[in-house]
Amino acid sequence: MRYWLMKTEPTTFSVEDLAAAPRRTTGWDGVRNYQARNMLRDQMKRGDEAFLYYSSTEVPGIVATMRVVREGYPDPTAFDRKDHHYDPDSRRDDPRWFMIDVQLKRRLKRVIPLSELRAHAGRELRGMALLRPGNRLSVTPVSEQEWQFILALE
DNA sequence: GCCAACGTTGGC
DNA sequence: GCCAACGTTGGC
Repeated sequence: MRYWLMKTEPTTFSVEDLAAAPRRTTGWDGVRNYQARNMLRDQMKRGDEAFLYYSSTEVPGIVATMRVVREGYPDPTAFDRKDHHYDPDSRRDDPRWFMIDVQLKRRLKRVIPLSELRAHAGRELRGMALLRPGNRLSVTPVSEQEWQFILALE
């Protein structure tokens, strides 16, 4: 079993939206980056857990944990001409973009801010993908040690 | 709103 | 295959 971190902008999709969704589950569609695509398609497995992370907000940070409930499958928004994430180069018989389904496990008792994660970048969270300079990936791996350490901060 | 860090695109 | 231009991300 592996651990991940998935970014969302709360104005686009929030933990409240996820909590209100049927079975507290949502399809994580719209990812249009090859590195992230590869993780969604090939590496994220049923039962893996993921942090829900808020970006582009007053206090960026981790707000919840989620569980992977469906493994990679073609992202239909890429086929939809009217969708913001439409990609004419992705075809149904040769899909380019993939998505997974995630279920809310639980909200954290408090937001763990990015600034607090950074404060541990020199030791426990050294090498954490999220903290690497210039990181922009919307999906990043989290090691088991990082996962446990961050939950202990809670 | 600024801007650094990337990824992508396309001319050559 | 190189690289400049451009678009996007996301912290601050």
